[in-house]
Amino acid sequence: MRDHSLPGTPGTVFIRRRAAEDARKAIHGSATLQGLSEIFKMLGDETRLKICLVLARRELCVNDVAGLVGLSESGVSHQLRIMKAMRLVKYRKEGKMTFYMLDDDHIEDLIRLGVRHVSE
Amino acid sequence: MRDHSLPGTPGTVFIRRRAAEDARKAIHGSATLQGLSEIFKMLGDETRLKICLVLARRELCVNDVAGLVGLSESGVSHQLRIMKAMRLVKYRKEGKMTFYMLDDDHIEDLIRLGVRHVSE
DNA sequence: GTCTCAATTGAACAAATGATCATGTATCGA
DNA sequence: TCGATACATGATCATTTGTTCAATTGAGAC
Repeated sequence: MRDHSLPGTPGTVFIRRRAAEDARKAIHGSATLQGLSEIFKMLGDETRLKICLVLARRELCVNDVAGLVGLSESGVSHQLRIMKAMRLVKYRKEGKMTFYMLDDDHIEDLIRLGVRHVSE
Repeated sequence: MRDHSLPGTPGTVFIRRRAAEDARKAIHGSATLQGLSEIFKMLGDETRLKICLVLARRELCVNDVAGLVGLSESGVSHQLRIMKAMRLVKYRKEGKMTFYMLDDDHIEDLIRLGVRHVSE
């Protein structure tokens, strides 16, 4: 018996080896996959999606973001901290306020493309 | 008196009213937001991401998908059921096997755009 | 019929997630 | 200095999520 195994699950016998080998090449490296799932996961939450939308090409303070997306200031602050860690937003402090703004060129494009998908 | 608040926390006093009103227009309707978060959430998992990649432009049986993405057949079957419910994949039964294939034009584009983001 | 294989399904579980509340910090005005 | 504000942070909690295991279905082989 030939072993048709390929990288993936060790010892797997592939039923359509040719197609499987071809498909194997379509899988990105694990670093890329991790980065991909990270942005998509970030966009996979309605609240963060709204935060991205209101902060696109416009800076807003935490209070206003909270009012717009319908979440407490604390909640917004938590989410912004995550987005800040991902370098998706930049911020500027002015007095007791902090103004945030989207700082990523691709987020808007991704959302735009997503909208096209939703609209079938 | 009519309520002009579209999304958001009712009764919020906005600090930058002009900017906030402008930002409010950037928020999509709740149906669109829901649809958006649904695809992004679906792409926000490395396993499903890999499944999408191997099933793009190529049909594979569950066994081979499992071998490629490194998950049990059961696990793959569960995920495919979700993706089937979202009408992202189509399937074809042949004997005791089921061949799945990506059936959505935008998924590949979204991933491609995502890769561009990851590559900075 | 029986046996095996591919896939599906349901239950169970740990881990991750998003929100809330309470508290802490820093800034401004009175 | 006192209080109010804008925001940040830590802890907690209820859901949700992804995986695994066990059991089941259905189709071909014998």
